[in-house]
Amino acid sequence: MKENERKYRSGCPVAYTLEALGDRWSLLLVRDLALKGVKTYGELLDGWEGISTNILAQRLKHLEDHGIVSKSRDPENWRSYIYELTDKGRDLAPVLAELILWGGKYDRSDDRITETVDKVTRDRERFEREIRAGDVKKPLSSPSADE
Amino acid sequence: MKENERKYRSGCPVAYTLEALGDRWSLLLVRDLALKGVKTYGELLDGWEGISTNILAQRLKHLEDHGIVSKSRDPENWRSYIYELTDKGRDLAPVLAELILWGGKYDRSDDRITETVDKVTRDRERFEREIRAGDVKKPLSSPSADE
DNA sequence: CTGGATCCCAATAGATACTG
DNA sequence: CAGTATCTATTGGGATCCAG
Repeated sequence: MKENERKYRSGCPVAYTLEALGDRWSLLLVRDLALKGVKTYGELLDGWEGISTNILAQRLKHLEDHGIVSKSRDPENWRSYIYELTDKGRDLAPVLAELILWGGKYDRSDDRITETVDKVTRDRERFEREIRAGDVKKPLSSPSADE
Repeated sequence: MKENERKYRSGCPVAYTLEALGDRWSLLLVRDLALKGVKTYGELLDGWEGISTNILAQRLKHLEDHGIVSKSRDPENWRSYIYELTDKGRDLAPVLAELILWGGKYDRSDDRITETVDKVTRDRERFEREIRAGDVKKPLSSPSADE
């Protein structure tokens, strides 16, 4: 099946972007791949708000098809796969930064949010550089402590 | 009904943002309200990629609930409504800019895209300022010529 | 054991027709 | 013009099953 590529010939770059990322999960996956040390299917499965297995597989495939995520064997654990952002995926760093800043500006409901936003605000250059370098461990936002 | 506010307590500003805007239409509507001179239900209906009436109504309500869009009577035409971005909505200008730049970088399939992207790249300050000022007519991207 | 496919079913998105 | 009503299609959750 062809995903949802129907319309969107549009001539608008926003439409193109939303075709690739305009659903409730894709950007959250990109966030986790970019900002947390997360790399495997299993790590992506828990981690946070609870995506189900079929949706995760489907979204990963979708992101792969769009050249945003790459999939390879884990050299240290052959039975596992590694999902990573491609260059194209890492180029989403500024988008992530803006999403964080906007969300942070209007949702101060949680101390962790304040903290994350402050970090991006204070050193946005570094934030984007780290994502692009792809060598982030856990630079920002560690939602590990979920209830 | 309560939309989809179930999860997303998350403590992550990205999740907050995506709860408000993480679907295929919301950001396109924001784009049209921000970048084109579009203000009414009817104008939003056509214009581009073809949203259906119930979805448009639903998304507008959703954006209103999230304080991104405001609705008021058109003083010059009492039988019509005016939809406008609120301050919160206009604060999405940097997000839009990044979506345009990313989309434009990877989709050069259309001359109009190149054109739009070039404009944002060349004078991003002005782009964001105009959106925030709310006095844009048709500053960027005029997809008027759809087939 | 990890990464996924499949099935079932609930909930949401969406097209079309119709209404105040 | 600005929506609702109705109906269909797609998405998504959760459990289970299956392959390497």
